[in-house]
Amino acid sequence: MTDIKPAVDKLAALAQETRLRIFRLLVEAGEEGLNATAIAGALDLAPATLSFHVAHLARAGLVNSRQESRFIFYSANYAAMDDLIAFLAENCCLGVACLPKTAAVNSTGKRRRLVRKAI
Amino acid sequence: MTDIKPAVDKLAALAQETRLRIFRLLVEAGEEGLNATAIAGALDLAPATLSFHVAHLARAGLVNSRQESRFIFYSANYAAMDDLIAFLAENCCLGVACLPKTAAVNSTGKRRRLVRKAI
DNA sequence: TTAATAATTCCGTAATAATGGAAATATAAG
DNA sequence: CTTATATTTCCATTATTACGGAATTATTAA
Repeated sequence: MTDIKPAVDKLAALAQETRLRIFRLLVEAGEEGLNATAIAGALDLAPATLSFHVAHLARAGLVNSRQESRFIFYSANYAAMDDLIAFLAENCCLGVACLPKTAAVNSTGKRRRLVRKAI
Repeated sequence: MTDIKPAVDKLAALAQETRLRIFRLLVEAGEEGLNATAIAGALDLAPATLSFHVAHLARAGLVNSRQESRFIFYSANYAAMDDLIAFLAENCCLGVACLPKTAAVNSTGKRRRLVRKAI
């Protein structure tokens, strides 16, 4: 039996308007991500509020962070989102029958750049 | 700009273990669905608790209901789940790059039957 | 009708989540 | 060393969610 808790955690992380906006912003920002102040500025959030939400996303594994000088950059974890989508498709649709629209989704070129991690 | 509220509502509906279990049970049950008592029995839930959660799922558009004699049958709304998956793929992955695992998902034959709605 | 079954609503309680000001903790720049 | 900037943690407040017993509504069967 598939363990549903990681999926529940991810869903809960995304099931809040502010957090979903943060995540979408990070997806658009690409691999380099954005630092906390930039995110807060773009979405008009108090620092403490941003910190709270971004920590929630990180706990669920949906965002990564890296320190760069005195900034902390957050970036979307695409693999984690892929896991979630795969879970929903497998467990909550049972396969291809539920995916007509999803199949129609193609690269829109909106993501800024795609850098493969060094092996 | 895509309106994210319907997506947030669906995510919130699924972001709770009991509700996700209910939804998965209904997906497995297929088009005919299950009545409230059957769901409550399968998942060991108090009637009021089941009612609360299934209403939440229905509000988000993820389940349909139909009265049949003195039973109310609930069934998964596959199209709504497809919409959600499409939203996540489009807005939270920006296309095909995030879908390697999803692409690998194929019909597993677990859904009991697939009845096309009359045109 | 009356009794039985199915499901919901009502309601109080307990738990969890969201918000943001203020203080604390880095890190870097002057 | 001192100041400025970036971010987090602490804390109190308010709002929302989950739970389930008991009462209520609806539908069918006797």
